[in-house]
This record gives sequence, structure tokens and C-alpha cells, in this order.
Amino acid sequence: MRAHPRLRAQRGAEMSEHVSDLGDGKNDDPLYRLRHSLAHVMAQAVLDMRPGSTRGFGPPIDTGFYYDFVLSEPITAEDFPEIEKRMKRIIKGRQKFEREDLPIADALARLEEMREPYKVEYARELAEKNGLDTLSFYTNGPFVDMCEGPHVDVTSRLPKGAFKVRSVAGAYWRGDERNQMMTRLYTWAYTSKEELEEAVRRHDEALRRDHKKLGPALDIYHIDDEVGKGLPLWLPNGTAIRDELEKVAKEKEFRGGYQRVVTPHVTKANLYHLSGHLPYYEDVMYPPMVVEEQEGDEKVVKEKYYLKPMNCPHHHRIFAARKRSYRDLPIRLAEYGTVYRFEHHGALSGLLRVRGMSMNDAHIYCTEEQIHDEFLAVMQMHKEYFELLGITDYYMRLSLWDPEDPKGKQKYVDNPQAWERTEKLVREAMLEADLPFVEVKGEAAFYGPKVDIQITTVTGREETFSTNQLDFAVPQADRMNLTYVGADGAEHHPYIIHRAPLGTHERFVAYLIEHFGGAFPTWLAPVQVRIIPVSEKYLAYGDKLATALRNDLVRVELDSSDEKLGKKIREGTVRKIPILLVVGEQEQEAESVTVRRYGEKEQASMPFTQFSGELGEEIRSRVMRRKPGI
RNA sequence: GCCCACGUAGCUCAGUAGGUAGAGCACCUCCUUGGUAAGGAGGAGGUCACCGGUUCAAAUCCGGUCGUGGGCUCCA
Repeated sequence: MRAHPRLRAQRGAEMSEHVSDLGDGKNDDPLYRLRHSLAHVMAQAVLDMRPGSTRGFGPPIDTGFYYDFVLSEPITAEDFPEIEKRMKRIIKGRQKFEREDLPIADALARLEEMREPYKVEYARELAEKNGLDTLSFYTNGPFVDMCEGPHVDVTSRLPKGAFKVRSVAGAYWRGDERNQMMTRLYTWAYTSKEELEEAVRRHDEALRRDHKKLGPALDIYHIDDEVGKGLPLWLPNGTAIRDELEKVAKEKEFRGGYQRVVTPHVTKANLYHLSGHLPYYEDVMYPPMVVEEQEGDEKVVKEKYYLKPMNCPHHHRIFAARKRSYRDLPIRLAEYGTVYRFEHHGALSGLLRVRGMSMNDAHIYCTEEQIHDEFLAVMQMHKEYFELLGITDYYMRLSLWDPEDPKGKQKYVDNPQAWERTEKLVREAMLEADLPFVEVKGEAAFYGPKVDIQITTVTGREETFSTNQLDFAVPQADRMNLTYVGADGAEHHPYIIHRAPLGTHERFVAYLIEHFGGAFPTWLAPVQVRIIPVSEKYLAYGDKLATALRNDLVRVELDSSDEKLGKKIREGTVRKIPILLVVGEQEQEAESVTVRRYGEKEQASMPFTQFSGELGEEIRSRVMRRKPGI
């Protein structure tokens, strides 16, 4: 389950010491200085070209920097060469960067005079919130900016050929859609031309792995205008991948003591009032289906049904449907449930952000004493999935509430003791699971702390792909009022762990496509084996093998096209099919096959029975023969 | 939703200054029966996203709609 956009605030507020490789220390980094200084140079160039424009933020980022402006006249990609030309001229101009510290009042006066309302706003905030009594300014040539620094000492130290204006985009002032829309210019920036070229090359390379390209190309999914935005159609190849993932999940959950349930796609409105979701989630839900009845002259609303945006309330009703004893706990209810969310039109993107998605969902109802073991088991399940799929490029985020958040009362259930207790329990489980994580305040769910697993897509965007939440609030009397009878004969409210290690099929498959570059391990590949007869004469033999493999539940295709062998090999390789079997006269006579594996140079001939035995074992044990890659 | 760009055959793209459309791949047919990354010939396929406007004439110019892509805190 993703955080509500409104609540997705205050990134990186506080990092814990559990961080291994996420250290910042960026202010001392020469590259940081370079990018930061170059940002000033670009701002100078842009303000020259568009007099009367005002500035927002202009920070260094992983690939260079960006700068936000409210422009007097729009800038498009056609203006990039001009910007670059002017930047180079400024660099050549040997402008010195000079720092100056002004008392707050003087700083504000200067910013007012510069007609920089956004800088004024931020300066006020720095003074008030952070209690600064001076603010620093940097001047280079005719350009002045309020800035913490540090910078290079003179513009001529900046490399002229190692940056490139990349793109222009819209961005709200401080990321809030209620604020002014600014124009953001992204720029690549490195220390040398070679590094820049290498970065651009890597970027282009990554784009080739983009699931939005590979997904349709490999017939995994299709998005059709007539069906609707964000509502992908899963083609046979994509469905095979989903089915395999579900198979793994069902096995793991079965062994982990989960029980499977199935719940409907639509539900009466009141359930979401009970759960507390409707008031809070309504703008992400599809509009309701309204049942009306004619009463006299008037139409009266009898019922409202919503497409379900999450599975939890349904599972809670299953829990509540019977009297529960402490002896029954923990109860673990699992479902690959399909949910629908009316995400912002502009936020939709391939399989990554959709409006209908199937979650690897489950809810664990347990006592406080059981939380530790249950949470630990969930995290260990994550570990197993990551090992199975060779996933290493992720980090875990322990998302906590923020007691200092001014809007805390609306954002979080008001129960400080419960927050402190549950956060401690989750932290302990994480430490015991021995998984590195960072702690971030202000990212919790409204009902409790959670652990989010963050991944970075090939295009460099960070996404949450799975989350595990501890919920102490929803079972309480004022919400779903879930209870069990304790050993003492009295009723108690259980705790709930919401967990979805594989996230949603949509996002997970998008990630896997990019992770594997479309070349899936055999067990997961939509087509596992393609049989290629050397010529038409051996079609019958190929067909015989295909039938035998299909009988063993192998996803196999027979290439019966009237093409030359080389062409058929190429076709199979382009489709990234893990195993191509070449069969001709020799193979037919020996009842053998020649095995050609994707990405492997060596090919081997062996008796067909040996091949099918080894293949069966490879699929059953879900081994990964190659490192993820293209 | 908002900012910018884009929308020509299933896919990738060309179409110069408004004069009713073209390539490669894929698809179909025929020839070829070929041992490891594209054999040859022919054919079919488009209301140039949709709606409206300007014009003798619109893929091309203008407006709107729909869709796609890049963005929308990595915080002086």
C-alpha cells in the first residue's frame, strides 16, 4: 500500500546510524561544489535570457543539478544550446565566488530588493525554524544568490565540456500542488567530458531496459485506450510471470501458516467509514456506484458501492465474523487481492503507477507478545524473496510518526504511548533480522509504524515496492472494533501486521523486467524453451519434443516458420528465451537435443531425457544461472 | 490535477515552403530445405489520434479534446 500523496512529505527528515552506505557528507565533496557552482552559473545565464524571472531552489543532485524558476517567458529544449553557450562564457569570465554573511534583517531586505519572493519566504523560514541569525550570500560577477555554499573559488575552475542541459519540467514550489508551478531545468554535470559521456551512455543503456519499452516489446502487457489509462491488459507472457510469482507466494505463505481468502472487488461505503479510510482516502478512490430508487417523485440514494482501494477492511471483517480466542492467534489471512485507485492522471506510468493492481496482501492478527516473532518472520520472508530473485539494489526504511508534526493530530492516530511501544517492537525485529535500514520520521501510516522497501528504477526514480505495517489503531473500539477473548476471559484488541512483500504484480513485474533486462530466469520466463528444427524435415521430431515438454508443464514453443536456422536463432535470442533447442538430423537419430542458452557461449548436445530431467530440476528449484542483466 | 514536449501502417521513423502519403522490421503468398544472430521475390496494410476553424486546397497553420513521455522537495 502506498502512502497517500498528501502524506508523502518530509523526505529524509532524520536518518539513523543504521545507514551503511547512504551517508551524505556531500558538502565537502568537490563534485558537490562543482555542481552547486554550476547551478549558479546556469541561473545567471537563464536570468540573463529571461529578465524579470524569479528563482526557487537549485540544488545538486546525483546526476548534476537542477534549478527552479518562475520564468517571464517560457524556455524550451530549443533554448538549451543558448543556455550552454552563455554558461561557457560565464565560466571563461573568471568570476570569483565571494561569500558574505548578513544579519537576517539585512538579508531579507536584500532579497526583497532583488525581488525574489520565494527566497524571501525560505529565508524567513530558516530564521524562524532553524533559529539562524545570519544568512550567507554568494556573489559571482553580476550574480548574487542566497546560498549556504560551498563553491569553487572562481568560475574558470569549472569544466566547460562536462555539463549538458538535459530537460525542462514543471515543478511546484516546494513540491506542493497548491503552490506556484515553476519551470525546472535539469542539467547533467560531471568533472570531465569523459564522465559526462559515460553517464549519458549509461542512461541510454538503462532506457533500453525500461519496462515501458521492454514490456510491450516482449508481449508482457498492453495498455489500451479503449480500456482506460492505468488499466493494463496482461498478455499471455505477462500472465505467465504473474502466475509463477503467485505460485511462489502461495507456497511460502502456506508454509508460513497463512490461510488464503478471497474477497469481492466492490463494497458498501460504510465499511470504509468504519476502517477510517474513506475520509482520508476518498480522493484516491474511484467515484462510487450509486444505487437509486424511485420514491414518489424523488430518486433516493439507497446504497453506495466503492471499488475497493485496499483489502484490509475485508480481511478485518473476516476476522470479526467469528468469535476469536487468544488460542487462535496469530491468524494470518492472505489474498492476491485486486484493488483500484484513481491515481492522478499525470502520475500514471506504465506498470509502475496504475489504477488497478493485484497485491500480494496479507494481514496477521496477533497479540502484543507475538508481534516480535511475526514481524521478524515477515522480514525474513522478504530476505528469501530477494535472494531468490538476486535483488540487492534496495534499502529498507523504518517509517516513524513525527510527534512534532504540526498536523500530527490529523495525520496520525493520537496515542503517543502506542507509537513509542510499537516503534520499539518493530525496530527490535528489524535489528534481529539483520537487515540494514534507515529511520525516517513522518512517513508512518496513520495507524502505525511501517517498514518500506525502496527500490530505484532504471530511470532513477525511487519507488516503494513493498511495505509492512504494524497497526495498533484500526482494531480499536472507535474503528473496526476487532476483539479476541484472552486467557483472562476478557476481550482484547489484537494488533495487525499488514504485509505485502511482493508489493503489487504491476510494480513488481515492472521492476523485474528492468532488473533482468527482460531476460528472466528459466522458472520465471514466459516462454522457457523454444524448439528450432534445422529444416522442415525435422518439424515432426520437434513437435514430439514439444509435446513431451508441455506434458511436463514446461512453457515451450515450436518454431515452425519457413526461415533459415540463423534467422530462427536470432528471433529466439531477441525474445530473450532462456533455452533454444536446435534439432536436425543428428539429434533426431540420437534422440537428443542441442541446447543453446541465452547469454551463454557454450552449447551442449545431450540425450533429450537427460535434458528434460535437468530442466525439470532447474525449474523446480528456481535457480538463477545468470546474474540479472540484459 | 499542473508545467513542458510529442501523437504519420502492428513497431521504429521519413515526409523539404500547405497541393489528398513513404522506408525498414513485423504480417500474408510464392521460391528456397537451409547446422547457429536477419536468403530472395511479390502482396496486403493508413479517415496522418479525435473534433472544430482558416484556406480553392490541411498530415502540414490555429483552437479544443483524448492519449503518450519527462517532471512536480535529492530542499539556501
